[in-house]
Amino acid sequence: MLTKAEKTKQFILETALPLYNEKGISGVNIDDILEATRLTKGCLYGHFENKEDLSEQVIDLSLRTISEKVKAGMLKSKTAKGKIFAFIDFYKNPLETYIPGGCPIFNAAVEADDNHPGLKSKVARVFRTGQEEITAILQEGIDNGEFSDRLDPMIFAFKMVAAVEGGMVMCRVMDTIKPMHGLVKSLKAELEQYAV
Amino acid sequence: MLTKAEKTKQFILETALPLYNEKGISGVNIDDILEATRLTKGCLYGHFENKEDLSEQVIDLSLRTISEKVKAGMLKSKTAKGKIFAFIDFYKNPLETYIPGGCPIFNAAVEADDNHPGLKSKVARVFRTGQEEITAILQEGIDNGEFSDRLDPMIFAFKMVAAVEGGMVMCRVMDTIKPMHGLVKSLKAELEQYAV
DNA sequence: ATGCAAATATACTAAAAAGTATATTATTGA
DNA sequence: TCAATAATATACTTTTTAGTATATTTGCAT
Repeated sequence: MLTKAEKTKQFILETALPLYNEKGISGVNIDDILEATRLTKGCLYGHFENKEDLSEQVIDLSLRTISEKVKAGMLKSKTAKGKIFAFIDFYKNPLETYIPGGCPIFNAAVEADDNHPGLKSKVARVFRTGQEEITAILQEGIDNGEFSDRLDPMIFAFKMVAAVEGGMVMCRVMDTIKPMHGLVKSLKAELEQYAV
Repeated sequence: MLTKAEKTKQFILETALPLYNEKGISGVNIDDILEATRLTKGCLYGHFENKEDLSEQVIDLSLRTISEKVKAGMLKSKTAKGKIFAFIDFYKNPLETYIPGGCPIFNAAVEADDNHPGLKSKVARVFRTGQEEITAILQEGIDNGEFSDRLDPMIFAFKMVAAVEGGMVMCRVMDTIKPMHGLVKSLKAELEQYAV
């Protein structure tokens, strides 16, 4: 069973999660979190050393949460094609994201880039792992005869992720999901070209 | 001729430009700018009402600057294909961007999304205009026989921009330009499929 | 049940950041 | 070239935000 303190800490992290995703690391302040949680400073600082500590743990949680969610969606399918399509579909609605505020990996990537070296390497690892996993799925698809070996797994994996992530940001800022539908269709069609 | 004050203001904007692109709007503070310009508060506040005013003008400048630069590169080519390739090539090296810190449009998009409605609509306009222009170039290409009419200009325009923008962020965070090379190759090959 | 330690709240201090009043220096047009 | 005025610098105040010391409450093992 979870102790009171553990529950509270978890509650703080989960409440802060969307705030961080929407406002960014340097955009949220402690008072935002206190207001959202209805807790007090004494309590917050009882669970976290300082703001940096809190930020790090929140981002860690958000990277883990979104990664697991995407992966879970993909694992429902048995075929390589099904798994890839599940990935693409995960990004179908940019305006209502699993964690409000867009893709936390991407948001973290943009902000970490020049300012938070520690976070940057974490985000890099998430992207690299993701690329490896998707590449592996595509390669399996080639190996088991789902796809032609004219498909370059690494290149398609990168193109697909880059496109949906970029597309998500563009759609969010333009306040429309329509271009994303075209993109999803196009990426699926592109992969279908290699179906044997 | 530019008056002293106009020159100083321009100097402030241009000096602040990369700072904003690297640290983000809520990441830069006035002192950063004072240090970079070697000017003082009295001077800065003589040219800008407050931080928000400064931020807005800096972002305006960065959106204008990058848009013009991309467009200029495209206009060097006569053919539709040449123009599109020029666009793609503009993003070839994600680690050394025209304005240090990545693509300012995209950076602004991510940060503006949930926090700065005014900026958000500006960025949206830039994206929309860009999409329209690229779509128009592709349509011309179809009309003048460069491309097959199986090419969907709007969808390809979105896919291309989304991919290079997303790819740029991913490459920057992973500290490698290699995946971008594959992406550039793939996007060009995709367009070539429609060449007649 | 109860006393003690853990958890949380209150009320403060410290630091950082924005912004301003006023003095000084530089530019420019007569 | 020299006032007038614009531009810039200095030294301050205000506001915002992070962080802490201490008091109070609560959960829980005995």
